[in-house]
Amino acid sequence: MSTARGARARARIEVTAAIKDEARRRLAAEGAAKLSLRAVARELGMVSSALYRYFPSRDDLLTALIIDAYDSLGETAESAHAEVADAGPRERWIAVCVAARRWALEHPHEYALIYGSPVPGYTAPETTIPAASRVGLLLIGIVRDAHQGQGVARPPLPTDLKVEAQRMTAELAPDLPPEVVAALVAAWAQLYGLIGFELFGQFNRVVEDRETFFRHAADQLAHGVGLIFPRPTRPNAAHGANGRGTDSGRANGA
Amino acid sequence: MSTARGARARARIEVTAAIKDEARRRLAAEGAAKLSLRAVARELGMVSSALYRYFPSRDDLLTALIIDAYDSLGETAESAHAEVADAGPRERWIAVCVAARRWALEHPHEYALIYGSPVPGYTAPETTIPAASRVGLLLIGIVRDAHQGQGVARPPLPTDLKVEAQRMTAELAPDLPPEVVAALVAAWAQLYGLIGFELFGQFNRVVEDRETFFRHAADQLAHGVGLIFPRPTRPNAAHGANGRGTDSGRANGA
DNA sequence: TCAGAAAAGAGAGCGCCGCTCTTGCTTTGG
DNA sequence: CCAAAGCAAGAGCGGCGCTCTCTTTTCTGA
Repeated sequence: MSTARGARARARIEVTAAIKDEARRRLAAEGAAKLSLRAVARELGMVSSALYRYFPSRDDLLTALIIDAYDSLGETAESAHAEVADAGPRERWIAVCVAARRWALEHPHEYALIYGSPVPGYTAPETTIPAASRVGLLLIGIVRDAHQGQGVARPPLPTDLKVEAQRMTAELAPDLPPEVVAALVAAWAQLYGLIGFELFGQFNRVVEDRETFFRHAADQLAHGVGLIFPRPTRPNAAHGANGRGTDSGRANGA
Repeated sequence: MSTARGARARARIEVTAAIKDEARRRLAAEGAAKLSLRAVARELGMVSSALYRYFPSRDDLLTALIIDAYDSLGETAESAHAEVADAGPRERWIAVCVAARRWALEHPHEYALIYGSPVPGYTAPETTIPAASRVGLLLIGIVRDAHQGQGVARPPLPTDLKVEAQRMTAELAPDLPPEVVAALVAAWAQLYGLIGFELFGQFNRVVEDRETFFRHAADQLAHGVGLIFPRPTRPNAAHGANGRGTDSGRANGA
């Protein structure tokens, strides 16, 4: 498997990894548009044509980087989630959102690669799907847990969305109510709108304290998916004792 | 001014326009990454070096296209808004959102240019700011009208966001309450998250009936900014105050 | 009016790019 | 042990952004 039979096979794995590492370094430093096979090869002391033995084209190398980026983001989100696994849905939801934002700010070019405009004429191959789903699955899981604890509520859907919402539900989370799934998918997209706007400069003369703004917006997203936030067990937590001052009006539903 | 003094000046205007037109054509056909000055020049029957008399670099040409794209989007949104100018805030809000989405679907590469990842190492010059603000101003205007009719309400802000929200309010819409402005900015970003996810394929095996889904999501965004949708012409709508099945918890506030 | 300034086009060229093809060398497996 | 397969290297093709030089055309002001 991984320790394949010959020295040749091992070398191939090592060289492939070295290429990806160097490419990732250059991607982080200069962005996808300036990522050139020739520069990677140069840095690795090999001739550019040799590199084609490992990645048949620049797009294939980019695809590998895309998958890695999805995985890196997914791992970051998952470990952030694990750290608050025992907390309530609200904390967990926000932890995942905040982790995604932080990852994006730390890896802007990788983020742009996966959630910005797709490169040239390029359409992502199906290989990327599992890696791309990790954050989404995390969010679904949080809502699912909340739902099993009766902590999710959403108003009924308009009739024209019912069919589609049921379809999405069957596909994504058959155990959740369609109203919740529809709201979840929207929140998922909106989360990346918030991150993207900050990252790509649309907030430039608009939002200054972006961390605070984002936490609040993520909190509102949680409301949007119908997560209910009961006053945190302590009846007398009016001032400051509250997780982080990010409360807002009550969300209640049917 | 526009008809400047000589034939030379007139020619310059015409050639500049021809270059932009051809560039826009190629941008729409192949995307920003494949837009090359040489190809544009070739198509126009001029030699590539001559083109540099009009645009000192590829990035400058792209900047011109960016401004045009913002203007095109802004115009589309504004005319869509004008068509429902007499309707309620909800219809107007949705009309603007739907128009933005439609424009994006019709001009994917232009959309990617302005709201996707910024090209190469490129940061948008300040020239683009006015053009970029048009849709945002439209949304602010809708909410402002609703507010003057007492049709906007939001729960109070968490304390840690108050300062920033007041700053944003002073900058963007001093006549609106800070809670509304904060929600508006978030909704603005979220709108483009929804559009971008559809456009860039993130909805691919997730959402099928995207038009319906989007309308619903845009409706929810309107709720998010605190737009209240009174039951049409019914005066006493204290309790079940929802237009269709699309209400979410009560929004109430100052 | 007419010479000099300014603007514009044309061409050659530099260094980069993705990618291909051919040529030899090394490892591998029957 | 030897043929097949894997691999590095080099040369080369066409395309790119951009610069520089040279010539022609147009504009301007004394």
